[in-house]
Amino acid sequence: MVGTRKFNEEKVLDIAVDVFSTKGFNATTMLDLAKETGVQRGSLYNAYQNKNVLFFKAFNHYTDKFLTFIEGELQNSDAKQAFTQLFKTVVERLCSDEELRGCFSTRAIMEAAQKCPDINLCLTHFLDGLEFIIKKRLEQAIKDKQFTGDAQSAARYLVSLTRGIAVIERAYNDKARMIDIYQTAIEYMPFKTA
Amino acid sequence: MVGTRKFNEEKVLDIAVDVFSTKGFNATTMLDLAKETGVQRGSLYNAYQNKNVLFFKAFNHYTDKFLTFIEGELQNSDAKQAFTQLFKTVVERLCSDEELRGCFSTRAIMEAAQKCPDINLCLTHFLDGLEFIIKKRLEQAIKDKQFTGDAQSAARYLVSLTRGIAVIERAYNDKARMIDIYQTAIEYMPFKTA
DNA sequence: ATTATCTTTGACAAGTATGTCAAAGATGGC
DNA sequence: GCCATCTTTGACATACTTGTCAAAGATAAT
Repeated sequence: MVGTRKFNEEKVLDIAVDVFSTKGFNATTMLDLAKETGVQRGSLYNAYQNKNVLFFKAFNHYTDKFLTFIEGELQNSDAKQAFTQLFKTVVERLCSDEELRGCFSTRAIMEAAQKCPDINLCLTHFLDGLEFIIKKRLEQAIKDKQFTGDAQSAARYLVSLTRGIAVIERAYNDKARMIDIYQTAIEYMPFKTA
Repeated sequence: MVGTRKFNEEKVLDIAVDVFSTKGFNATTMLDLAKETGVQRGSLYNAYQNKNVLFFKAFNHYTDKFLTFIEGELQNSDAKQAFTQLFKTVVERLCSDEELRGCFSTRAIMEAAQKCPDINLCLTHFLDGLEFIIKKRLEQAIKDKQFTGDAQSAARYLVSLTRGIAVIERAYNDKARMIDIYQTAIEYMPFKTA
């Protein structure tokens, strides 16, 4: 490379996630992103072609980290406890955010998906990844005689549950309600405690 | 009244719901609404003060009708069948829409809620209404020995489930997946068939 | 029929967003 | 050190959106 990029892309994408999270996809302008990242608007247009592409990169950057995090939360050897732990920390994360930005991917799905097939694709790609991680853990649980039923269906169901809780967070911003919901859901599920 | 309004408010609100549903809250401009309704932009500003208020009225108009519809779907005397029927028709409704607009209230929650306390209030009001209807039906089911557990928690859980399915619809637009999710969820629930 | 009162209409000003571009600025490779 | 090549910068033109307002239009009430 000859004319090398000055700004730190990693940092810019992190900040972009922040801005998109705070304002939402549509309400975020290139000017907002330029202001917050400190990178001139022209440079952003040069590096990425437009808001869609920038969002696309920022989103992938974010979800890669998130999926790794999720996988870690499911380590507990008791399946029921593992999933309880998962929801517990996810709710904790959502509610500990002082700026009340909500679940980035869910907001993105609801707002940006229609606009651009590429964006929709990376959104579903993320959900597929989430489903895969959950399914793997459920298959382990079945092997361990800690769960009965279809891992695939249960995984899809759990992914949907996470999305539902994300919506409830937006509407009510009520941690107790969110906890009640996932506890109820897990109670209903055919887990078997050792 | 002396200088009477020319346009049919009922019609305008119906069309407004359509436009907001199609484009999303942020992406919808007053000009869009003027074009689609045939009412001049100035008249809309005169009748409602701004987009927020117009949205507010359109949303209430929509949800009033929707809640009535939901109540009807829960009439089946077998509780499990009643809720299956509910989800079945809701999914049917979502997927039969050729313009793929998705669940109006969920999209609205994710997009518009933060912007205006009034809007957030009418959104939660709608979810509260939904919860109430579901809870009533569950209490009946408990009386009928068709369900065990806490009606309140189960109702909140089911409301969340509807939101989750709405998100899945946006992401995948896959009816079979949505059906699988609600069937799995209902299978897990402590219903007792007669 | 007149009036008082609200609605409609079209135009206006101010602000915001987008995308592009030419000139200036860096820097890796030679 | 020089060049080729990409990046940065600030400006520009275009387009869109908002909210407001004065003038014109319509009509219920008297």
